[in-house]
Amino acid sequence: MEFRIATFNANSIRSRMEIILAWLDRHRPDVLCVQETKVQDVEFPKTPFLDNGYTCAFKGEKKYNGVAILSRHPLTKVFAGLDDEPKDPARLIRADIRGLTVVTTYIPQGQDPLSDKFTYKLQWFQRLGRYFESHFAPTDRVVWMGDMNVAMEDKDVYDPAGLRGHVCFCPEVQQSMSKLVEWGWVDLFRKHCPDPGQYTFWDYRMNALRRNLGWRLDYIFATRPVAERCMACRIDKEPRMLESPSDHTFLMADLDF
DNA sequence: ATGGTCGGCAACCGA
Repeated sequence: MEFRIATFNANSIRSRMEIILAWLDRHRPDVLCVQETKVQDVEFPKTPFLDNGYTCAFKGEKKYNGVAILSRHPLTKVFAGLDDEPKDPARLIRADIRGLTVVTTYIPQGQDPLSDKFTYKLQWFQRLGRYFESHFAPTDRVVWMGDMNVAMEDKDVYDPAGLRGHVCFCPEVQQSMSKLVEWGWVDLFRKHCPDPGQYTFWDYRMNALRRNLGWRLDYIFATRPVAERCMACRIDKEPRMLESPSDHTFLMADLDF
């Protein structure tokens, strides 16, 4: 039985409602994870999702961050935030859905390599590693998806030489991410699509989408038992992006359960 | 060449 999962950095869920609802209607995923919802829980726009058959789990704050899981199936064991302090609850949420554990993260961007925010980003990777170790085993059925704010390889950015040293494309961050991946994650998009130049993010500021100056910052990872059951993974450029701009695309995977 | 544009939300910050 097909089980479709997807992820999307919305950069404000309220300003992307039309795009998200149209996309849900077109692809009918079982699960859609959303990052950068930028909305407090009391203001989360759950009614349109419920009306379209999607139950929601979300954890947000005013102005910044915020994550959500939309699902056509009941959600159980919903937990937000890392376990240790500072909890930073609005960057991680997880839930169990039909025997699958779904985790979504919005990893800190890091701003500048010399900033405190960059230190915080590196610490966040370590804390996330401890989170995985304490809650899951690589033999469990788990998926981890979201905006990781890392491009892992040269082929994941439009200009590797020019971008080297950027907070999303530097050795410290790539090594931190590699350590997490080594725990037992399979990058589903790379498993199915090895070609270079396939991106999920384009900077607003450079007409980057039109010029395809992109980055692959969004990922769907799965533990091996799930990855073995992944039939396809693809980036989906919602056509409405071109009329109502957004800077990330949807990324989706089809599992066979 | 050394910029630019979004979103939140009311002056800038974050990306």
